[in-house]
Amino acid sequence: MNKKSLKKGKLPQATIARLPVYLRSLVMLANKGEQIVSSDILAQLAGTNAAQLRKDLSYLGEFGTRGVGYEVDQLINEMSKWLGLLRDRKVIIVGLGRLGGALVGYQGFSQRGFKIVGAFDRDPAKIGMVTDGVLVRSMEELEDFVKNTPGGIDIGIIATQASSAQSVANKMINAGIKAIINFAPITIDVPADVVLRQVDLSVELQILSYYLQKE
Amino acid sequence: MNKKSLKKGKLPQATIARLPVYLRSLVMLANKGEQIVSSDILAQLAGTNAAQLRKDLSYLGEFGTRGVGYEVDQLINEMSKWLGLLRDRKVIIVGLGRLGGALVGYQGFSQRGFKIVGAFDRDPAKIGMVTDGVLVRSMEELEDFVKNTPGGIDIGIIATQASSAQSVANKMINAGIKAIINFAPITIDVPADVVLRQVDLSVELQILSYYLQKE
DNA sequence: GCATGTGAAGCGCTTCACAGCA
DNA sequence: TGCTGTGAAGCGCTTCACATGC
Repeated sequence: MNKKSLKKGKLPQATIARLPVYLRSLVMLANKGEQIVSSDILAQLAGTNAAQLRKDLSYLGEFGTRGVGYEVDQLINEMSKWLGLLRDRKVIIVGLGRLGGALVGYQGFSQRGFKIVGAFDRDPAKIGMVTDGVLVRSMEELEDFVKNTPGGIDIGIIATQASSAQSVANKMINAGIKAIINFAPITIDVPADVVLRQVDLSVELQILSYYLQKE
Repeated sequence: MNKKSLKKGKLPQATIARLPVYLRSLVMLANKGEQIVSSDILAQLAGTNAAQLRKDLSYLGEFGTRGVGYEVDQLINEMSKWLGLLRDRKVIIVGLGRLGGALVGYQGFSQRGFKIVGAFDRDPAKIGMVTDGVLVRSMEELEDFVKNTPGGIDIGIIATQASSAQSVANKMINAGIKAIINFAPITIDVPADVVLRQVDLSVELQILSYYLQKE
């Protein structure tokens, strides 16, 4: 058996980013009643190639049957384990503009176990309102809310303007949050023990724009 | 002078993905009135390191002054040129759920020259409505709309459910659109001459989840 | 002196090609 | 025979370290 799987060592970053895509494809197969899948088929569903998929899976362990393929349920289970998805994750969001508002109600989050348990905004007009079952609180309440939530808050979503993003991140970090996703169009700094993902929607369009003019 | 810049050859993919982030930082500096910036400062603002930045810039040409730094305005100009941002881009969006609705009004798009000129949905209750100055049309109108828009449509945004995403993409491609960004949580296929970017918000949270359990 | 520009080295990821096994 | 699992080769990107030039 594979040494790396025994040691539960770190996976390559590129592999980590693909696991959720594999998982998404596997859940789709399971919903269709498929029980077995080959690396060829799964790779196609996930938008990659069979060699890549098999190499990725080899970091997790040995789950396939040669000449046959992989059990869909088993792969779902293993990947969920590796991704830490066997339990729900508690999430808060700051900034209830239109993007933030859409994210609070986004079905894709709750379906996959990401529960938005708190929402915060600095606009007094929004504070006290309830959207999608979540009460909007003031920024001053953030730290206490995080500290008083049993088990803590796993992930903080920043959906504010660029000018507020860094100070919001600082508040989250002070409150003890260790994972942040930032939708504001600015680069924010976090300490080494905090994981950060930046998602700038305009950046995605600009990348497309580059490729458009190359033709 | 650099041969690659003369030939306007292709840039490394990783560099392309960073250019919009540099540009964002440079525009911020320009707004603050800064005229000169060093690779050290700009790299920090963009969340990378000076060597990386200088290497990236070297693919575009030679713009710096040794011992001094780079002219902010000149870099903005060069990067805009390389990213094809010297003219506005016409964009359509399909799917006016909460995420789609938020994207139609997203200031970050229009500010950066991405103009949403058409919106489409299959829900009769939404067709005919106007959001953010954009009329919502039926799916049947999509192809004619794209073909009758002078200069064509540059980019199509898919913000539908996963189950509709591939057929929406096919409609866009048939209408002649060459760049697509897909927010639906499913992998879609496009021909080789169409550029595609997949943005799955749940995938981002799942990646964070992986890192959370590693501590 | 100081910051840029860049070959060269280093590193991580992807792809290949085939051994291993049902 | 057919598909997995994996060393090894190949490739692209990052980092280094220093020559270059204001």
